[in-house]
Amino acid sequence: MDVLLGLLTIEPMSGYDLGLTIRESIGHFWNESYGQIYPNLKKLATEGFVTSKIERQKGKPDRHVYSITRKGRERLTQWLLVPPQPEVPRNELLLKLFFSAQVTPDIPTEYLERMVDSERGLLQRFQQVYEAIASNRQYPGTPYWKMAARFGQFELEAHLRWAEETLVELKKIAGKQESDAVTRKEKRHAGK
Amino acid sequence: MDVLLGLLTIEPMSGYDLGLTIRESIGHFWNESYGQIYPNLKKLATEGFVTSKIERQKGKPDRHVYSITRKGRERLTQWLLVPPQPEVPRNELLLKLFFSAQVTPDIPTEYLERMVDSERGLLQRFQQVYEAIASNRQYPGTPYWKMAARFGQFELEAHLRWAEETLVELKKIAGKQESDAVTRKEKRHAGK
DNA sequence: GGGTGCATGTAATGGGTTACATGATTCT
DNA sequence: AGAATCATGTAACCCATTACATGCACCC
Repeated sequence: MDVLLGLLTIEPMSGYDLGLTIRESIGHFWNESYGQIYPNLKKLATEGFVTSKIERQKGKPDRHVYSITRKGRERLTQWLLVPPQPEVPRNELLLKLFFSAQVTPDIPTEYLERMVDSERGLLQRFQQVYEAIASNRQYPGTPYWKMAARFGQFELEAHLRWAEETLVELKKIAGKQESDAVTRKEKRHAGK
Repeated sequence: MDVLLGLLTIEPMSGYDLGLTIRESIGHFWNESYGQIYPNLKKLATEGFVTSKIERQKGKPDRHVYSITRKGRERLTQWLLVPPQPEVPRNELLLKLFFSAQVTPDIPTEYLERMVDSERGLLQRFQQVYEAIASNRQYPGTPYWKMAARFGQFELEAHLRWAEETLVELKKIAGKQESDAVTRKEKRHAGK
């Protein structure tokens, strides 16, 4: 809801544009699906926080371009003055890792490797996003955008360091289980 | 749902106990409210994944103690074999910081200081939790519990380093706005 | 006397995702 | 020929939190 208002302070946009912008510029800390964006824009419009004008296009559906109103800016400010609530964490990877004594260590190992792959890619894309923001000096928002981007960098780097350490631990566990299996086998051969 | 199954592999527990355990041992990466725990336990029971027995108490309501069944363990394993989905991030602090050009820099500064306070406390509690797990050597889950705890440490430390850096940036912005205000004042005094 | 902890549970409400529908254009 | 992109929107559904209800015991 208020994200939409915030993004519309940058420039007037359609719901579709808002979706794209969210995905590719604040996607690492916030998300909103189209099933949410369109109804919310309508609601914001009926309450006078945004206005819309229709741009006709050939071959494509009309674009509904929304602009924030003075009233909308006031609402945004009010929202910014409310201290952010501590979020409810939900990390499925960690949850599954926590219970991984119930399966063999190669299962969580695979999950961590996947995570490393995807987060390494993200980190690279981040560096680029950061440069792009930094060169975009004119806008008053840029210092804050940089801060948010740096947060992503710090967090991703921390995750990667953790994953490195943890993969070593997992390898140790796997090795130990193998040697245990051998020991058991030897015991059996020795006649119990 | 599956968290409950996972925790019941450690020991049989009541819904109330599960709530407490979640809060104080996996609360940093997963949460579940009582409004979810009780109905889910019932559902798990009707589907044969857990059994319950009632412990009568004097002065207090009866405890419904749940135990995981063989079928429940199978379900847990199946769940652990499903690769974790990448989560949808939702960080309200970052979102507000991102739009903070709309307010004065002391607003996000206050939010960051709050965050530093609470996360510093968490980090300390974490170190203790980690020690507690480490001394609890006998249980097969302990290596995995340590890994999950270390994740929290890494992330919190990253947040704190980021907050430190960001608070400096915010101070710079605040300083610049003040000196700008002075300059404007001087200009006015100099006769426009 | 009033708050907190123990212990269970339901109902209302809200938030959000997914799937579906439509339809022209452009790329493979 | 079929997939993807542009562009909007709705409806079904799932999940989760919050608030409410109950009631005894203990502590300040």
